[in-house]
Amino acid sequence: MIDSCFAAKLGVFVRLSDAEKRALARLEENPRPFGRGDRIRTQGDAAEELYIVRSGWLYSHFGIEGGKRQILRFAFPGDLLGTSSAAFGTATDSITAVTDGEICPMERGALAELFAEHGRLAALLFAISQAERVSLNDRLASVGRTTAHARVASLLLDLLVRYRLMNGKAVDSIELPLTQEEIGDATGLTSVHVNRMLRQLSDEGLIERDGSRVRIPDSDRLAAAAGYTDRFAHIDLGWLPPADA
Amino acid sequence: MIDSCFAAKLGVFVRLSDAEKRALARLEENPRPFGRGDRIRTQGDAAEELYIVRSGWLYSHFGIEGGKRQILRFAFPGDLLGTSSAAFGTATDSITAVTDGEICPMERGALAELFAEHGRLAALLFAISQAERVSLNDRLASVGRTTAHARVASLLLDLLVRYRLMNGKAVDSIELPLTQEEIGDATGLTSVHVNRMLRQLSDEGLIERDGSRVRIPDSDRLAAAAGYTDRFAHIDLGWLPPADA
DNA sequence: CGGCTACTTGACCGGTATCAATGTTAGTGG
DNA sequence: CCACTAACATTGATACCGGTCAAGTAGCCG
Repeated sequence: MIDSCFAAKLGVFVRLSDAEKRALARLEENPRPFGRGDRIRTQGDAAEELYIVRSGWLYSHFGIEGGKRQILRFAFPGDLLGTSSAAFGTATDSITAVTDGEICPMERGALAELFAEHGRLAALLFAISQAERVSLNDRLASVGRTTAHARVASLLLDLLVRYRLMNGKAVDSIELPLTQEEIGDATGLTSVHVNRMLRQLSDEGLIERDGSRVRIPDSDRLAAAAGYTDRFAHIDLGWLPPADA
Repeated sequence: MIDSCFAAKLGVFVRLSDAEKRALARLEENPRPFGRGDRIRTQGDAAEELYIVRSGWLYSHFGIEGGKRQILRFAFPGDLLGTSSAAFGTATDSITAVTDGEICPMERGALAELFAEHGRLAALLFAISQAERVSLNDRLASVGRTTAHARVASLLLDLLVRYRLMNGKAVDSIELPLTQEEIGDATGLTSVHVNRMLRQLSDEGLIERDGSRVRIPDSDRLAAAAGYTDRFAHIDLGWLPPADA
């Protein structure tokens, strides 16, 4: 049996039963490779499937009139992607690959089975989606009410924190295969101004850049500058129902 | 049996079984009145409960350093509120009442029971939370990448659309018991600039104001000006598992 | 009537977008 | 190894949107 990336991620939060692991593994039976820059799906397409990221790095985004676009969320291995398909038959967002990697498409029906048979996993998925909503709330506040300086700092920290979740707390640097324009699309800034902010953060010693690698020597100091809160550090799932046999 | 507001809202999307209706009604056994301006809970409080709105109008918000704050979401009757408690034991956001009304607090354990016993409702709640996430995505793009003019227009339309969802398609005006400062906190603008934008929308004939009542004579034209998409019009839940006995 | 709160309007300023030019790097083919 | 190209990053000059400050107005309620 291929071991499941999704199970690995969920396993960070709860101890999974064998039945649950089997059910999750079934969702990853059809891995599909993708390459840097590939478009997995496009906003407006009929889209009746969700994806589990097995390896690589992607983002979801959508365009708005005037050629501008907003990057909504970056997705790492173990993340569930394209969840808007749970409510819509048409893709509300596009998905693009930042690096090479592999995803597993899953029909919505498979999700239905999971919800019907595994109450605890259903509750867990609901809880995780709430945590992600809180994180999205933070970004809304960041984009709406803080300076460009804090927004860029916030994005870098968020990426580092989420990267650490799956790769160990000790990591203090991260490979950023993003163009400054993409960072701008995520923060609501122009690439030009992103460049100035990166330069400023670097001058202040809050980050160190080496090519596309960014090191954050003191994440607490950067968090203070960004007004950033690490939500994933305080997750509390004590209320979940018991696992089924 | 008191009829359930929550069931009424969910009933818009699916035909509920009797067992499902009973389960939902149990969540609303402890109604509690609130008055305009009341603080239901405050960011940082221990918060192990969620709320169903029975009547009235509230919003969730949180403060950020510098005395500013961001309004995240307005809640109407039938809405589930405080869902961040599904992932955190501490409130990530505050909840404040805009009008008088009634809410029903529910322990997280009650949610666990619901997820364990009613797979279809679990899937439905998941789907609705995804629809709300998409709506939040739209706001992120609106705040990040559009002008003040479009942001205010967008907020007004969103309120109208959601009000229509429960009160009939024909409605073309809405009572807005919000201060301009609150509108600013929702859109990421100052009250002063909100005032300018309302004035401009009014001059352009896109809205008509009469005291705190706002009429939208041509919602399509306003939607075009705002770059607004009505997500709730396209919900597709064909994949849900069957209702249990 | 006085005092509060919210709304309204104007003048000014600063942060960010926009436009434009140049530098840098990776890739390609000779 | 070099010439050439195409992205992308960097930096500067200027314009404009929206914030800030300030003053005045309109309701509302004691």
